Amino acid sequence: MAARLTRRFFARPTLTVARELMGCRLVHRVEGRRLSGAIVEAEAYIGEEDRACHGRVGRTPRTEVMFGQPGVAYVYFTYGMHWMFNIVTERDGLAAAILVRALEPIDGIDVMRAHRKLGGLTALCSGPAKLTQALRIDRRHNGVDLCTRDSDLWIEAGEPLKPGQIGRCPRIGVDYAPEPWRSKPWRFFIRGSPFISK
DNA sequence: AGCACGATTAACT
DNA sequence: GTTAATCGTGCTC
Repeated sequence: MAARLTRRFFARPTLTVARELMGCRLVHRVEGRRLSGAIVEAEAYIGEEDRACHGRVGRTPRTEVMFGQPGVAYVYFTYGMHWMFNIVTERDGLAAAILVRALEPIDGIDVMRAHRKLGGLTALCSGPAKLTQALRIDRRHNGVDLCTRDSDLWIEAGEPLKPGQIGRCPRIGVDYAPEPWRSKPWRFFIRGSPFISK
């Protein structure tokens, strides 16, 4: 089994971490079962000046985790029904994180299908709220350390990718943010993957 | 205390 | 293409 990515990995510039996360695996151990997928799409949110980032409002009960140490899960609730999974990056005190937007399902596909109830394999984890539903990630995971040995939630290295396999474009669903933040090319994805969000 | 809205999804026409 | 679902958060009164 591959080793967990370390805090040192996440304590770097967010765009670097986001790019290198492509192909890495998000793993959640649930009742002894290993639920996992390869990260095929993710977005960077960087600092209080990024008007699309939750950290723009400063330290609040909700954003506190984002301001904390890297390698910790920031899980938040939105649209009255959806949970979003993020990984905190950069140094303690700087509000930055990476939203994991889509996975290529690998382990525990039968269990993930039971959690989702809808759609086929490509629809299983092809969106930020779909993958949290499939992997059963929710409010309990906000603030969980992904880098300790005993955590049930972590990130592993995956198959190495060539630079040409990684695409880059503006972030999804941030039309509320003013320029230049709305158009920052901070979304990364694996080119040609059928598992990215629609 | 009340309000507008959201880093979305699925089900519509 | 449009829209309902559904509630925590941050802001205004």
